[in-house]
Amino acid sequence: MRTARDPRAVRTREAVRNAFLRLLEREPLEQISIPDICKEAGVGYTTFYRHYLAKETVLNEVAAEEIRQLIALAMSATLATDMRAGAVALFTYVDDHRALWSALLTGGAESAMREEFMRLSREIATKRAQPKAWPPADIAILLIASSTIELLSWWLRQRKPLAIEDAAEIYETMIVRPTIYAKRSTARRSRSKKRPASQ
Amino acid sequence: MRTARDPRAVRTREAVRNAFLRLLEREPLEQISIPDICKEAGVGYTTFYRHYLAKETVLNEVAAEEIRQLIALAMSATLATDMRAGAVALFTYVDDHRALWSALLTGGAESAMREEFMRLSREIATKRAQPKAWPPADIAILLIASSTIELLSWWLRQRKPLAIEDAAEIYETMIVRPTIYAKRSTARRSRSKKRPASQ
Amino acid sequence: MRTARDPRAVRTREAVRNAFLRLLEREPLEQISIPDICKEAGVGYTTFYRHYLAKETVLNEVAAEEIRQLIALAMSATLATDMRAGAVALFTYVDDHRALWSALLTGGAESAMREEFMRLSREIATKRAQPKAWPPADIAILLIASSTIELLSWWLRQRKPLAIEDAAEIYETMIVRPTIYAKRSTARRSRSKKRPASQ
Amino acid sequence: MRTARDPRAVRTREAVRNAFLRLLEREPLEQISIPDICKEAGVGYTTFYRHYLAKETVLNEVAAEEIRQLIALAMSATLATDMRAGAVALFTYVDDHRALWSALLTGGAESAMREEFMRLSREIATKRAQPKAWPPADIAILLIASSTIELLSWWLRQRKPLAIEDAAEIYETMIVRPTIYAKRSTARRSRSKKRPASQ
DNA sequence: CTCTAATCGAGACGGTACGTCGCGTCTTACG
DNA sequence: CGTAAGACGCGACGTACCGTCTCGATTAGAG
Repeated sequence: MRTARDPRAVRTREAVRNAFLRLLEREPLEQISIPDICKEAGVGYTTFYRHYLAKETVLNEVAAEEIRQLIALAMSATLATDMRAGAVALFTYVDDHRALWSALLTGGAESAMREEFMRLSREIATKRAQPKAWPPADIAILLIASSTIELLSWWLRQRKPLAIEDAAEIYETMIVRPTIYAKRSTARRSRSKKRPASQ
Repeated sequence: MRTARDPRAVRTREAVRNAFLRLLEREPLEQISIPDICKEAGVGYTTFYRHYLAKETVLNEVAAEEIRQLIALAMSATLATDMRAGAVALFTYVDDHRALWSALLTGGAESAMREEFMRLSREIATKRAQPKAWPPADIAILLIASSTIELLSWWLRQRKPLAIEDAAEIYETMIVRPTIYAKRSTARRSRSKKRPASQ
Repeated sequence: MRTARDPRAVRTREAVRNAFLRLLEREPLEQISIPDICKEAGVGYTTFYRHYLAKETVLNEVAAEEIRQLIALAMSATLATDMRAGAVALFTYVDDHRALWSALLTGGAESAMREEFMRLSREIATKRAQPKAWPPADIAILLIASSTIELLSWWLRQRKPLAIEDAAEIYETMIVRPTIYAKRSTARRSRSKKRPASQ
Repeated sequence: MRTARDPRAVRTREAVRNAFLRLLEREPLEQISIPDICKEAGVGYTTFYRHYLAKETVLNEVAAEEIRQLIALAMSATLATDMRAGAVALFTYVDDHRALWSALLTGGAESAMREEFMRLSREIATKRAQPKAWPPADIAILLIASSTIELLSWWLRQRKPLAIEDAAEIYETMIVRPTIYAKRSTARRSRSKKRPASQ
């Protein structure tokens, strides 16, 4: 008898996830206690631990798939020949899941989401890293990932949100394009390996 | 007799700040408890509260001035005609305070620092906002601020850190320049259908 | 279809009782949890409750008949004309069920057993109480019962146990005889002042 | 600054002890939870643990000295030439502390008290054991100790308690004297070491 | 030999107690 | 009188067991 299929367990997990998202809209992650979640979900305190290890686990369960989707879209927006189309696809996706992403990014979980997003990005990126690229691949990814979250978070926070096309344009011109087309300036030549310049 | 001038008080505050920074190098902010700080500082538990409201207050006292400096340098790097020189100045400054900034950014306080940095940036920026700019001034600032922190944090985390000039070059080409020179693409004409006129 | 006759149910009850006794040899009653019993018995948690109300119920089921036997023997040892023969019969009986009685008295259930033993003794004794006896019948019974348990428990705990006859001798001379032959000392005349006439 | 001397701590310990005794009059030890004690004492839950390791610790703190006194009196009643005077002293002492001993013995702590009493008795007795005595010294002590508790407990439970002299008489004639004057019956001679007689 | 009803295991569930930790406030004693 | 030590109430932590319950899967024995 699988936990995942017992209708009671399914109901409980659902209730917990929803309660958690509701609370996230109101207060930051660190201030949400497990008793809070249980009260909100109408679920016993112990029951929580039967299903999740910690509140972060709930967040993961809610967000993992979403984040993966987002990363996939961000990557294709970055690597595709038609960046604009990719960017539009990205923002369209988030717009379609606006309620969830609002809770995740404008509520109290932004920094947790950022960290998870960046962790996953890095993971995926290391697989296709080209060692000698300039700028170094890892920082490029960090910057894109960080900026993506920042832009999305800003976009979702707006009372009168920008049109998808406008957001996509910002995304393309300020985040994707500069990263992709960054080239080593011709002026700099010799590289010191050990930072002799500092101090 | 002012608390600020009593030599004992001064000594205590100093001990607390140093202990706090030492702990920050080892574990993330949330895992540092006030008892931890007191033990590390060799100071009584109550004494902490005589001088600080919470551990965040200590962080602020340590970091506030540093952050303000950093923002000033980042702004002049952004607004100056010679971006490269500004960028070099910025990284030179951080390099000169490397121990402190390492504790702040590569230790467990990165997200707190990011938030404070962005809060202050936003504050300063709203004063000189030009309403109809494209891209909107606020998101430009958020992106610069966020990316600045990200790049610095990455730079400080490197085992063999990049030379200041190289870091500055990344900063200029990937962060500052794209923001400053971003222009509305002439292609954009028709507005989106679903959420027609934003702003 | 009676629960008591279904072979599965019979098997389960048996497994539970045996597991319980095995655990009793290792740890005191209070430290044995129902999950423990179920694991030891290889029986599902719910199944336990299908058959018993609580772990005490299991103990009762195991011990009730034994205790009743013991009381009967103790009574006849006390009331018979040949005390010694009665005492020998008592210890012989316990020796014949040594494994069980060891678990009950030298394991963690001694105080539960004592209480049950005394409860039953009292019950039986009230039926044949002679109100004005000296010493009062109830305390005589309590003392015999308590001492009986104590002596048995001690006897079973010995590494090299005393021979049955020796144990019986102790029983007779130190427990039974003094109780039976206790008489009000003739010297007692005047009553105490503060709590004058009891009874 | 000693915990023992801080008036707040002293007050708290006192409150806890009293609450504990009050509860003991109403329900057995195992059913008293630490939250119960704290509510009864008007003391925070955590505070309990600042002073005691467990509820048993409280019982010990209350009872240890009393039990030691009792043992001393019981021993002198047993060993003195004038047993009767010793017995009277014993019951007088308990009568003088009737409230406390009632809580300890007629409340829910009887079996805990019995165990502690017997543990301490045994400890003291092993120091002056004569190996070859008959009856064996250890069982003699166990029987006296157990019976002492039983008699006291019975005495305190009576609605109209027996006069001290009467209780003392029972104590002497039924408990002390039989133990002291128990002699090996002349009939028994040869001793088997390994209980060949069993089974 | 089949079918139907019980018993079985597994474990979800809401509670409550456990003992620990950190919080922020408050007494207290000492220098 | 200022400072250190720590008592105190509070509430979260994660774990354990309680007793009840729901749920499929055997499995026994009646037809």
